Amino acid sequence: MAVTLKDVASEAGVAVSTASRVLRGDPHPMIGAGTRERVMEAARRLRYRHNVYARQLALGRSEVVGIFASALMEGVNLAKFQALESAIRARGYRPLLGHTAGHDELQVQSAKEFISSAVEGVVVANAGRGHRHALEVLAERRIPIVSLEPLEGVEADIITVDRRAGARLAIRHLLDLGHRRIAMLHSQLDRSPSWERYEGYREALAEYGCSVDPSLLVPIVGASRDGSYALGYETARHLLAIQPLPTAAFCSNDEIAIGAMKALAEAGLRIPEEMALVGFDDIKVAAYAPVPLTTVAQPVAAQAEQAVALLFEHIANQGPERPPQVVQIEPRLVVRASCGAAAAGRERRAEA
Amino acid sequence: MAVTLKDVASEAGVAVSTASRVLRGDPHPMIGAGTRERVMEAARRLRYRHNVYARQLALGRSEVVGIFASALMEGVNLAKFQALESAIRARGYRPLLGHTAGHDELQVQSAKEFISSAVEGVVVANAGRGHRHALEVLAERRIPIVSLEPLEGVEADIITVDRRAGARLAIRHLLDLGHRRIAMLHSQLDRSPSWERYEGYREALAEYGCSVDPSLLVPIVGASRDGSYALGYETARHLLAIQPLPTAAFCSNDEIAIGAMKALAEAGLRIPEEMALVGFDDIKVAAYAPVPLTTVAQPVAAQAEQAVALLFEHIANQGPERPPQVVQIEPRLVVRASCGAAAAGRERRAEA
DNA sequence: CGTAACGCTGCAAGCGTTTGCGTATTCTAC
DNA sequence: GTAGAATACGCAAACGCTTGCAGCGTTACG
Repeated sequence: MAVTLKDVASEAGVAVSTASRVLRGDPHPMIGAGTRERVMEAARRLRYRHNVYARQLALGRSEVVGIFASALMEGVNLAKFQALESAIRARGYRPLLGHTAGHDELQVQSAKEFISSAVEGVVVANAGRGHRHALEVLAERRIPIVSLEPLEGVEADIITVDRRAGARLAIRHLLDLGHRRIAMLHSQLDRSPSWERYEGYREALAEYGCSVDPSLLVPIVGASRDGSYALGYETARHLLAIQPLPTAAFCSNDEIAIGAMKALAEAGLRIPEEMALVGFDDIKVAAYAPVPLTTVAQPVAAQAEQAVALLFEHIANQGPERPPQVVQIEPRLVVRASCGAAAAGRERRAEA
Repeated sequence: MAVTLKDVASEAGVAVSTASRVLRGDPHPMIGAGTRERVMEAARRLRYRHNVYARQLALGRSEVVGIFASALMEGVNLAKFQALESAIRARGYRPLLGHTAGHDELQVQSAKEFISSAVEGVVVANAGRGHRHALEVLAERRIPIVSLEPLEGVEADIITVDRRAGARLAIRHLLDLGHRRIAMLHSQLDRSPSWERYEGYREALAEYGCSVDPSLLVPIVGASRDGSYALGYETARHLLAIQPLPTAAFCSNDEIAIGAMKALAEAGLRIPEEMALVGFDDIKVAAYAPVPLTTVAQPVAAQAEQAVALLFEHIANQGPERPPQVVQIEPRLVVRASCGAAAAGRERRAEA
């Protein structure tokens, strides 16, 4: 059995309670400097580490917040997780990862684990399809939730990037370059992130007096675990089948775009001359794609920081119960070569 | 305060102990079917979830194993983590991630958290530079450790891919294609994984009657968080400075290779005609690189499964203390286009 | 009818911490 | 020399759960 407070106390010749107070750094009960030193020394010698379980039990607070993630492998999700992780640690709490790796049936399971671990709050890094039920389980327990993704039917603060604005940036960029037949590779439009991108797409077109041509909407079918390159590759087939061929395509994320890039290259199309491509997310590899990818960057760090800050407000104010907030963070366009705008030289950045 | 066992018990009209036994599924003390049903029903109605903290305290076992990872963002590490995660869950334990995201100073911190959480074992997904001290902290407590990476000076089971064999596969492949001036982009050779790759490189050359030309060894300098594409890009400069130019380069991982690819392309070199490239790891994006990358694939799932199996042997057999085992898993070569071998058609695979 | 055996359930201790409160000691001031 | 205040520390309850053991009611058998 590991070394306990009792061991430290008897080693130092004091009572358990005194040892606890010293080690916790509790200044109030005026412990003598000598005693303090003896306890510290004993703890050091015995290599004492407190036991989280006993601590939580006594404290009534777990100092844990859950991070809900359905697919760390995809796109920027891992970056989001990392940012959340350090924001949480920065506040002295411990993050608890609930990762379902694409297995939707694990989501409720994961929520239950959060409850068993008495998380004081949950932040959703990315939601996945079956999130609704899982998050309800948490909401029922009045566990504060904040999300980095739009969530339907769940009471939670939402801190997302403004996907509409992002899509507008991307599409305007293409329109400015003269493109008019712009395809959109999209996942289910009934899910909010896709829908928002679609709205931005429509709005930007409208600004230029164009309307959406339904034949240019290419659904991404199927779902892949660990990365969607293959999905983009497959979907590009349908893109290529459109007659007459669009001159540009807006992809729902970078992995799709890079997957599509391969299919287009195999079909002999030159990028950007014969087909321009825009992605979404700005994942690390985007700059190293076959043709460096122009894409909409998510300000992941800012997003995570704001989300965690909001969550801790909730955790602190047990009382007031203010209505859920929605914050939209402005994304920016990162211009690389895949649209033909900045064919040479360093990347250019267009602010939102 | 959340609903406790006591609540369930009084709701069902039984004692706490009875409720506990029913909920735990303890068959021994022959609880009547009626009682059992009443307790279950009460628990369901109250949405009871046990409290892990109280449970661990009473049980004396945490049913948690730690996963030590220094850089999830890099290469196959995330895939390893995922594989470990599900192998651990499959055994009814909970994984606890200790992630240091490249901040070496967090590693000891992370080890201490493992101890506070009373992990019953630790598996090292990837080690990072300062691992030694951190792992000693665990070893001191006799916490069983298994590692997916070679570890120096720490008592642990090691389940790695055979990097020497992998390097031999890669270099032989290049030699077979006629290359003789083969550069190697390597990180510090004093670290075991790099060294093993170097050994394989040397051995394969020797098999063909060649010896290592030191001018072809290109060190990768600097360390980047989140992905090493940029590192590969920078390092390729030094590769290009070698006179006469090598005809092929063996990169220590896929991200380096893909980063280098960009630099080579910018320098106007054609791949594979003017410079062949081989990577290591077979990350998802390797197939979608500018030139699909020939690389040595790590059998991540098998590795994780074996590691976890071994760890649980340790956890079960508290007694015998058998000497640390070392298992080397054979990697395989995935041939794509970057060496010119399979310029067209589907990927070919060469078994080890 | 007595008693043993068995089936079912509750009592209570204990896991490692925290913390309110009580107590013993010392000091100050008169 | 003593009241009173500080000062320094220990006692013990509580957190939610598990589990060995005791207790009770019932049945079966001698």
